[in-house]
Amino acid sequence: MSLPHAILTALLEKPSSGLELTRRFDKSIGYFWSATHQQIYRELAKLEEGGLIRVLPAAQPTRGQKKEYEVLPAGRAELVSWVAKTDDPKPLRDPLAVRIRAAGVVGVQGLAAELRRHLALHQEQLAQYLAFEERDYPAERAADVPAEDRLRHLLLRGGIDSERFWIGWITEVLAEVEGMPEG
Amino acid sequence: MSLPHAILTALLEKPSSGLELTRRFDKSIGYFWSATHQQIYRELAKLEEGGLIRVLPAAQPTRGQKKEYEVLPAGRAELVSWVAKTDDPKPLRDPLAVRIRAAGVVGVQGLAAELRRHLALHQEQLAQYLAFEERDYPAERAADVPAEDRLRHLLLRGGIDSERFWIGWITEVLAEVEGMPEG
DNA sequence: TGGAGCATGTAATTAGTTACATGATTGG
DNA sequence: CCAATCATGTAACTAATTACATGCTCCA
Repeated sequence: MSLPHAILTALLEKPSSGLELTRRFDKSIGYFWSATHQQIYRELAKLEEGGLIRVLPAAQPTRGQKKEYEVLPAGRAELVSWVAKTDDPKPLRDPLAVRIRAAGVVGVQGLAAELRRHLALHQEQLAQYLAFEERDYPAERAADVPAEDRLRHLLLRGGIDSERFWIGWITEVLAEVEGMPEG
Repeated sequence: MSLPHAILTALLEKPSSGLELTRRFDKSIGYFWSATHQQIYRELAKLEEGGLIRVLPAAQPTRGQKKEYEVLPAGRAELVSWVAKTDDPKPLRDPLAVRIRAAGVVGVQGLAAELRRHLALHQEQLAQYLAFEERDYPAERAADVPAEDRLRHLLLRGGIDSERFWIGWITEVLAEVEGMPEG
């Protein structure tokens, strides 16, 4: 149940419309949580019904018109209490690994190409994250950076490290697979 | 759509009943794909209906009795063709990261404890994977190990590296969070 | 005035989770 | 014979994905 809380967090940083949220999820929040606009609209409706957010009173628009939401005190309280909750880490669930394992049993035809494709995608993603880091967190001095920014930087670091993990691992697998007969 | 293919792979290695598959998913295949027995039974029924697997003719049992499945030629063919398919890497989706980000906005009360708990869980998991590695792949010489085993070892290495990534990252975040006021 | 793009939404489907129900086997 | 355990399964629900529908705004 992270989506509603991700939305509350984003709205606290800045009141937004559904589509604006979708765009922000494609960027910074998207390092570690993705959502489509359909999911977001559905969730906004639920949060509003639950009294955790409201439409900015400025305009009560109709369909097709922009609709900005802000967080109500109950929404903030809910987020505070959620931060302190516990939740076990979800076990890994990686389709590429299933494919590799299957290849071990029925043969590796076609697998190398897919591994190279994933490798390129992860390298691209890594380059983008590194560019974000350079742009947004240039050589910071620990003491004078606000807590919020330091945590955001650490999340980006997490994205970077995770891409490096994938690149390292896929490279190893690819080296092995390239030495195997395709037939 | 990885679950049916994970099941086909497991059944090719060894014909099994639903519960046996569940146990095997808790072990080796579970490094990278988890499934509950309910999911597995549902999927077995679908695969049987689709003509990809069949109940071992030895016994056609009733409810409560063990029921072993094996893969039919059509099932193997399906798996071969699936191995060569492409599928984009799914974007990361990590609830703990959402929680950290939320904490940046509403305060870090309670977060350090949760980070420590996750750290301990990942360390435990890493220790277990390392023990598996020592037990199952002791100092292998590349040349004389069959391809299937080498790929299985690489999957375990992936699990190990991924746990190390989590441990490293959470440790960094924890150090930062411990320096922040809880109020 | 009509098409491109912005914006909000519905509907249908699939995948995964949680809770529960039931039968069979075995050991004390 | 009965409790524990093994084993298979149903039902209800939640989350996520995919495809589609509709309305508004602006500008060529």
